[in-house]
Amino acid sequence: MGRTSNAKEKLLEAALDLIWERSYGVVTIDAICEKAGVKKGSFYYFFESKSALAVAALEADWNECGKQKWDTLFSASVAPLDRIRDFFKHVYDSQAELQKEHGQVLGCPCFSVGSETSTQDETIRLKVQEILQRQIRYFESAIRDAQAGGSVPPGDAAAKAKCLFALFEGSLGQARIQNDLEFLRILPESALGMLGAAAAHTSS
Amino acid sequence: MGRTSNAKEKLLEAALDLIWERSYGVVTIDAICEKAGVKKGSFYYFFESKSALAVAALEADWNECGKQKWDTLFSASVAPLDRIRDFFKHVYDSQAELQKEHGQVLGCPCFSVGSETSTQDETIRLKVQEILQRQIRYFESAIRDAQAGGSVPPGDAAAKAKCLFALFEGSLGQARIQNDLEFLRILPESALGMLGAAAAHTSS
DNA sequence: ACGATTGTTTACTATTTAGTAAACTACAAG
DNA sequence: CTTGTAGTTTACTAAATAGTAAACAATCGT
Repeated sequence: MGRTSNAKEKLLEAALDLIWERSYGVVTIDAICEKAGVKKGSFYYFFESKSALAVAALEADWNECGKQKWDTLFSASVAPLDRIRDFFKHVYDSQAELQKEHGQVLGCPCFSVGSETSTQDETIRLKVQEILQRQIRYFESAIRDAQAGGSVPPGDAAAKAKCLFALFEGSLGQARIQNDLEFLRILPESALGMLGAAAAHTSS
Repeated sequence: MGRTSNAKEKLLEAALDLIWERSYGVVTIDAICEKAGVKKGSFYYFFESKSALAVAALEADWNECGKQKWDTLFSASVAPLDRIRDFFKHVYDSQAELQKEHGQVLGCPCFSVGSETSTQDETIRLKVQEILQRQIRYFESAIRDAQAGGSVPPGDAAAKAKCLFALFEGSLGQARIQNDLEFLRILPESALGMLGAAAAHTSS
């Protein structure tokens, strides 16, 4: 009942785009409103602050894009090491796309925002932590499956997953700073090498 | 000739401290001046912008702290794999110190600032790129020495160094976001594991 | 079609911030 | 001890920004 609107969704998308391309700190509420084509009064009707918007934007992005992607790429119907390889290939491809569009490798918005705001904004920090933790679990599960199948040596899968994730996010960060996809191109083989993967040539 | 001053140095130090603890975007020139105990007029006497100060601060930090540390830890008089292990242990220790002081793991200022500003400020991006490149060379050289001594399998040392560096910076980023040293604690062994290091037990 | 409700717009205030100009001060060298 | 130079301080402007209040507009359910 009452008036209908997609302003909230437009704000969520505009915010994520701007923050991803620039940074959390440098993006103003006015800029988000302008990009979304929404007046500031409406912004404050839906969100109480930039921080609250960012939290909502990160969560919305996971729910509407991220989750499906990870579910597909880490499908149990794919061999465990192929999941990891395919995932990193996908990362390379999407970052290449972004570089074409924006003239810049953009990296991972979640990690970037998290690193930028973690000492300043606890609600963002917690949301980022939550989303990153979800992602690490996909790695962990694939590693465990690989261990069960003998393609990765045994040992603490949770630790290996954290490690792999650090390699992943570190590579994305480097790629952003250097604006160079090279760090991501070598990621599939580096990742499998890091896991001590046996016979790392299923599909190629 | 003329009046003497250490205001410039005080500004450089205050800037790095604030940016490290918070972020580049959120730190204002006024805040830097206040922390340094220097008036804004003096700031603009020495620097033309926050960006210029940040570039100078990163370079000064490398010249006055960073370089000596890396030179010592990567001394050729230490076995190559021990250099890497000792370096990561040192990283853990210093981040633990920072956490005690600030209540927060702070990670690497250079990488954080780089990731935050790379799409916005080319001069900072280039300076960060330069400093990170210097650091990667220490890894590369240690890896090459390890390969020559047979403690790391042969293969593109530059690529391995990049990879190791991504693992390193990714771990620091995670540690900052989660405010958890665990990511750094496992780094020495993870790093050697990643390199496929043989007999990874020289000192412990 | 009407009224409660949901969302929009405008116009505003108060604050923070970058940046400047010019008077002022300390000091080193001659 | 005096003079030029290097550095400092103050007080200011202009712009950007967050946040608010209240009038206004659309539309859903009845």
